[in-house]
Formats: sequence, C-alpha cells, structure tokens
Amino acid sequence: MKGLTSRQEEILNLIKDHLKEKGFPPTRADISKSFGFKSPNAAEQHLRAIEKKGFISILSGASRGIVLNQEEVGIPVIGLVAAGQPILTEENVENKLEVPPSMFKQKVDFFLRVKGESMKDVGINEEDLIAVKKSKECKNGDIVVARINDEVTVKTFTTNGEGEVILKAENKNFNSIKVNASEEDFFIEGICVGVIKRF
Amino acid sequence: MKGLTSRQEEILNLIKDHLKEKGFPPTRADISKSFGFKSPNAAEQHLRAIEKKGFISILSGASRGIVLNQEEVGIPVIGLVAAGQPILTEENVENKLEVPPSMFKQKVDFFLRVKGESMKDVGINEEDLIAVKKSKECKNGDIVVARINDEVTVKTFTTNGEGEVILKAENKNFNSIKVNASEEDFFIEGICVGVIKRF
DNA sequence: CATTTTACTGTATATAATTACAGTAATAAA
DNA sequence: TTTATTACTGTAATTATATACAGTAAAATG
Repeated sequence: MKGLTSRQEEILNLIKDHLKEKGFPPTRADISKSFGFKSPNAAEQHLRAIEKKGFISILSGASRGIVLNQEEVGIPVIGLVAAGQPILTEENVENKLEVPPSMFKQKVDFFLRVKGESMKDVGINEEDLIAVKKSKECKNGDIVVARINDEVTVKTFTTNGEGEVILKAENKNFNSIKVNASEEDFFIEGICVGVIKRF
Repeated sequence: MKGLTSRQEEILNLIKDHLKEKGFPPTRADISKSFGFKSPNAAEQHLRAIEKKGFISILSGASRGIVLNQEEVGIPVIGLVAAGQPILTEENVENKLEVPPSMFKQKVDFFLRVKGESMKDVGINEEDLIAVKKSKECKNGDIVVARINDEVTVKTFTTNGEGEVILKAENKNFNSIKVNASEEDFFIEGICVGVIKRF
C-alpha cells in the first residue's frame, strides 16, 4: 500500500468529508465539481489510482460505489503480555475498542486486561480493563503499569525521590514491591487513567 | 413524528443495515430486490411514507440520496435524580456519552453517576459511572438500580421468592436494606452491566 | 360507511452516474 | 532517455436510478 500523492489525498479527504456530511459517497461528477474538473473522467482516474494503492474499493456498476478501506480504528486491548515483548506488539492485541476521546480525562493509548486482585481496594478487579496512557513519568499516588524484570504489573506508585520506589498493592493480602531502580530492570509503561468493568 | 408500520420499520432497518454493511444507502431497486417487490415503485412509496413520518430525508435527484434523520448523540449520563421524577427525564441528564454497542455485554440505556461508597467491595466507588440496562426483572446477585419510596439506590439484589427482597450493600460499613415489596413503594429501575471509572 | 392509508404490480421515461475511448502535457521513475 | 505515472480535457455510450403515472386490493381510520 504505497502512499498517495497530495492530489489523491485531497480526493480521498473529499470522499471522507462527503461521507461524513451527507451520509453517502460522492459521484464522479460531485468530485469533479468540487475540484473544478471539467471532465468526470478526471475524478474517475483519481479513483482508480487511489483504489490501486489500496485506500478504497470501487464497486463496479453501483452508483456511488466507493468504499473506504480503512483499518479498524480503535484503541487496542491487551490481554497477556508475552515475556520479553513490548506491550503494544501485534501479538498482544486481543481486539480493539472504539471509545470517544472524551470518555476519559486523559488520552488513552491502550487497554490492559487486569490479572489478579492486587488492586481490589481501589476498585480494580480481575478481568477489568484499565485505560492506560503511555508515560515514563509519574507522580506519587498514580496507579501505574510497570515492568520489573520483564514482568508487567499494575500498582500504586510511590517514591522517596532517592531512587527508592515502592509499588503498592491495594489489597491487604498482597505484598507491596520495593524496587531498587538502579539494580533492577525497572520502568514505567504508563499511567492508569480509567477502568472499564463489564458484568 | 408518528410511528412506523412494521413493514416501514423493516424497510428502515434494511436501509440502516445497507449503510452499515456497504457504506452507502440502497437504491429503490436494491430495496425491492431484498423484499421481493416486483416494482421499484413499491420501495419508492415506502420511502415516501417513511420520510413523511420524519425518519428519513430523500434528496431528490441524487442516487441513493436517503439520509437518516436520527440524532442519536449517545447514551445519557444521569447525575442526581430529582425526587418524584423518573430517572430518564431531561432535567436529570448531565450530558451524553457516545459508546459503541460492543463496549458492554448488554445494551446500555443510561449511565448513572454513583453517590456514596456502599458498593465499594465490588469496585464501585463514588463518582463512578455505572452502565445500566433498563429492566424490571432481575435475578439474585445482580447489581441493580432500585427505587424505594422515591429514592434511587444501587445495591446487590437478593430475594427468597416470597416477596422478601434484600438490597445488600457491598461494604461492611453500610447496612443492607430489607424491603417489603407489598408495603413499600419499591421497584427495579435497571441492572448494572458495567462500570466506568475516570482517574 | 366513506375515506384514507398501507402495500403493493406494472410500465415508462428522464436523468444520474459509470465508464470506455481518444487525447494533451508535465513530472517521476527505470 | 525511454517509460510509467500523474493530472487532467472532451465526448459519448451504456447502464443505473429516480420518479411519474395508472392501477388493484386489503386494512385502518374517521
């Protein structure tokens, strides 16, 4: 799927706008009119080029038969994180969830399916989806997704500012983790900005 | 905006399905074909009737110029429920949240902003939004939105089947409520099918 | 009980829309 | 430097589509 020329991109955007505003695709004549083409064939040729590059499909014979070949939009849902792999690898993505940007207070980069009950006391239970914003920085009290020696965990972050980090489990039956950041392989993957529970 | 006949509703649903699956509206011929009409005019007449009732607009001259007249902005978020009023009254709606139907396992009719910590132990805290499916029926163990003497509450539902209902608070600091359904003004508004937390 | 609405068939036509063919010219790629 | 691609004009044919007109018949409405 090669890249579109700037003109082709303009045409594609027009199609998207037309779809959004009127609810159906434009005709060749519609396209020609808005770009000032004097021949509908100009639009036709562009459509063919855009189709060839894989961005649309043209249904022959059907009027307005232009179909957008957009990949699924949405935020990836991560199940288990395979050892030794970054979180946002293709293999870890279970499916995608289309949520509006206004749903949480901050931008959500991915959802992580929670394993275990270590965060029970703040209302995060097994199988819940936590909404995570990618970030290396965090402040005391943030619920974070952290990685310690290749294991991914969700805990409350606290530090004394002298390199000592405590990842606190919000459940009295679980032990908190004291991390020596200089010795161990430790980093923050992101901050939890929300939770979705499904009953 | 009067109601559609069942046949007209079928036609409208076909239009919606066509839009969803193909990305553009059907022609009169498309409609006629899927219903087995032998004349495109059958479809035309139906479209006119549906337009007259306000559910669609027909753009004359344009092929496939059928536009759905639905505002469906999203699912209402209910803050406080004013005494003596049904939950889904205009005044109770704080704003709307556009969530995809696949987000929860069941259909969501409204979100309710939770007050108090009485359901803390199942991960429902103050200010969380619970996703509620309207229903008068529920079974033991369901988290329900109930109304007792004009007050709205969220609790776990249990009954012994003999008219005795217990609304259990999921927090040891809160008392459960025993309801005598025959004496008190009590009914179920809906079932909690999910929770959204925003940090 | 008359009238309107619903739910179609059947035919026909104007026009909307796709799409093929024949070009021109500038630019990018091999 | 030859060839392919991009970006169009211009014309025309074929097909897709909307839509008008003339009916029939049952059901709903007033």
